[in-house]
Amino acid sequence: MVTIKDISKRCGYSVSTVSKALNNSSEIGVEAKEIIKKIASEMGYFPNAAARLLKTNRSNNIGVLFIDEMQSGLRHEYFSAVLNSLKDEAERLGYDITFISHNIGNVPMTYYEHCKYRNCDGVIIACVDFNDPRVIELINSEIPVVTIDHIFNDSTAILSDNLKGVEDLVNHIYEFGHRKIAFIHGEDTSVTQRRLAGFYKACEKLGIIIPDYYIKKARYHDPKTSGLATRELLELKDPPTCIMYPDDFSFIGGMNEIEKHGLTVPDDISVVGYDGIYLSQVLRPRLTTFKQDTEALGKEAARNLVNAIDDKKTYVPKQVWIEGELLVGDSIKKIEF
Amino acid sequence: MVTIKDISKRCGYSVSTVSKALNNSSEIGVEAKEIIKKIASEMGYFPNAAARLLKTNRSNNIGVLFIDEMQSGLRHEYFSAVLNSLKDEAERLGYDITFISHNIGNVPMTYYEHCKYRNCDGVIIACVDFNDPRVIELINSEIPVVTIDHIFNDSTAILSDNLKGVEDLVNHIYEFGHRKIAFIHGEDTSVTQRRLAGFYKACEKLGIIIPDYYIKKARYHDPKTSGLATRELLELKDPPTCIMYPDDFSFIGGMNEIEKHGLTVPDDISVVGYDGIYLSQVLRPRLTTFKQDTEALGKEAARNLVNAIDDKKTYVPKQVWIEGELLVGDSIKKIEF
DNA sequence: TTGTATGCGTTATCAT
DNA sequence: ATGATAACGCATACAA
Repeated sequence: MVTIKDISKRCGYSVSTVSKALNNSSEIGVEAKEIIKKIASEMGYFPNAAARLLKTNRSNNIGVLFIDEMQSGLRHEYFSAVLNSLKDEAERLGYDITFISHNIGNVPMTYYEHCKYRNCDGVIIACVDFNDPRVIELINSEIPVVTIDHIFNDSTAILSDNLKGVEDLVNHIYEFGHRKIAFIHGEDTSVTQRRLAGFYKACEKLGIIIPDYYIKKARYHDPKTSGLATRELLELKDPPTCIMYPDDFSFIGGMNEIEKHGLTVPDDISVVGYDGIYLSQVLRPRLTTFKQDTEALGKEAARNLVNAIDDKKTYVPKQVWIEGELLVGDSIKKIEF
Repeated sequence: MVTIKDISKRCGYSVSTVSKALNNSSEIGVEAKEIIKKIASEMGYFPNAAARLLKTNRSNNIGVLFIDEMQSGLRHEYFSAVLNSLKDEAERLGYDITFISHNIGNVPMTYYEHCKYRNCDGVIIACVDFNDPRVIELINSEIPVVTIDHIFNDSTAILSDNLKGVEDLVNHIYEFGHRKIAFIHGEDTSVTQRRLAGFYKACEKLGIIIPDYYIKKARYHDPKTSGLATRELLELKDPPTCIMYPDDFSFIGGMNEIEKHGLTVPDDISVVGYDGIYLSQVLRPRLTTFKQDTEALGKEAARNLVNAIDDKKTYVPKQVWIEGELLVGDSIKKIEF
């Protein structure tokens, strides 16, 4: 491994001069800088992040906490899309990312300990149980934290505008003449609460009253439970004309159930999804859905965390709402009211 | 931050004694060990990976190179599933993972340089262009490397048995009476080559001859190109009775095209996918496909790499073939021959 | 403008 | 069994 010491020997300058030159310090003469840089590059020098960290207390490393209830982990297009964008932006800003877990080898550790162990400059938390004391410990620590899709006290949060998303969907459905709208929602999280709020708010504004039996609970990213909910809805004496699903993927479960009943989308029953994942746009009929801007979510998370890291003293936590976009497909039938 | 020094002050033992005690060295007395460990835990001590690395030259960090041609990155269920398993196993073995990229901040670097910068003990390479000189540089370096789904000279490779997978599928299709089997394949990679080999080998054994126009090129994970290929196949004078797709996801494109032609699966046309992702099992009719054992792929990759790291001197590179499993769905019709 | 010396937190070598 | 000391690679305060 080539170190600055090696370069120093090779070019005659002292170690510190070499260090300064490579860090573009203004103290060093232009010509010395050039020589040193040239030799460094010739020798294939590359700094050692660990050694640098030891001095600077900066790892240029961001921890990512990414655990979901369904244990689908990275196999969840919404989250992997966010992660992907997050990673790209972090790299652009000069940071690597490290997954944070609660045990490494056979040594159990808390999330916080793992972050300290790896000297993470900051952490992004997504998709975890925010009631877990270990998560709370991490959020309350001195490590800068950004949460995604969850507001935790006054830490910075990047939030997909779920309220507006559902409102837009309901309004859109309403315009197509539907009044009997059912809503299948996921587990009881803050995201779900916002979506429900958006649903009721929109309905109220439009003056339509939704009976309780049109509201069904399922799980996110789980076609099975959404399938069951769909069945219950279809078998009602007064079934809805349109069903809203927790997410695009879950709709697959509903789709199967609808077909089992000999019905077709959208002629017999209209549907909408949520997320706007790739799948929704390749299904036929194309699914009307609300596309969450995963690109922006990941990017903003990375940017805000880096801001928080850089201006640790003056940074003020904030909430960043990311708007989504209605994707109009062919899954809603225009009906006369 | 609590350091060994702090513990030393607190308990009276010297720094080196503390260090040895915490590392369970046999040199240290049982009682001293206990006291030291107790105090360390009380003070909330946690080792600093960077400092340790500087001495030991071991980062307990594995680099992961994970870039695909379609730029879908982590939004690719097959790869994200492998990655997920890889990550879990690495953590179990005491390693964190770091994504390797080719620039960090505005500093361009090669993959190799990035690995050195982060002191990765080893690297897992998946899903990249193996002709990229920067990838070759990395593989040929002194850093232990494990590749996934690609054999590179004599480095360790974890391979999904694509040859057998396609053979199994063809045999299965044959048993259902099909002789006119079309094969849509992805980009020209070693995986594709093996699949094609498996296809031809199986056909030969079964004594069926496949005309060249039944072989179509598309792209992996890309419904559009598979859709186009499907159209061409369906519009042949002598269309196939069964179409094999590059992967389950691409089949969606074929599905749409089939529907556009007013045909249904499997009554008018039989199909099979590849991968066995979640989607394939929630579609109706359920897709007959070949499930790649992503769990095992990721796990074996991590294990073999850690072996290579631990026994750097004596480790002998090897190829590990991971078997998959035929998932029988309802997408093939039994036909009389 | 350049060089010397120190220390970050840890482990390893060598004394005691 | 325990401790003093050096060293890992780097950045920086301070001296020259």
